Amino acid sequence: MPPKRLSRSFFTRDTRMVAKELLGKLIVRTYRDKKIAARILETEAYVGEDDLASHARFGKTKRNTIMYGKAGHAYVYFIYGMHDMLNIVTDKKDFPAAVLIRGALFVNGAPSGPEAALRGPGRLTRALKITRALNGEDMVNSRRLYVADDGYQAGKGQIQRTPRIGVEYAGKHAALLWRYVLQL
DNA sequence: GGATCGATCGGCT
DNA sequence: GCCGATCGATCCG
Repeated sequence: MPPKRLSRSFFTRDTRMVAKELLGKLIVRTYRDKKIAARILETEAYVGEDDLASHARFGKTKRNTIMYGKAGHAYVYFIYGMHDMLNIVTDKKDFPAAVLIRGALFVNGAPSGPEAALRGPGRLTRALKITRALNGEDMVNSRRLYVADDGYQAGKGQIQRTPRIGVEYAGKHAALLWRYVLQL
């Protein structure tokens, strides 16, 4: 089937459900009039102010304000002095939650290079030309960045859950199985 | 104002 | 497996 853009209602749901169902969907980036699409293989859920791994753990700040807004917007932040991270805001307005996109696989319009270029959240944004300039982008309406469903259906047993990466500081939330990985 | 550290990556030991 | 890069957000005083 032809790729169909995901709507607001897809994102305005429980974050872990969205994180899981984003697996296999296409992230579509239009850059310099060229469309690049990649199948999402890895996501993580960040849920509410109580989640000690989330940027929202200190409450609403200048950086994380977008997480408190309407679902379907991009939350792109800069970290470690060199990486931009792509998240998609989820759940209801005023409840801070998002899904971090950690890995994908080119399906067309691929620049030259190995598929490994999209493994890891920092490599993914670099390959797809995603920076803080896209922070706040409404992916439900944007031409530059959105998510589409081309009918790919993950089979049972293709999805793994693991603890989230790089959040060892998060106490009891470090061990939660809120990372989702799709095995193609 | 100053110190700390991070939702990472790549290179080297 | 460890470490440096690199800088802005956040916290503490």
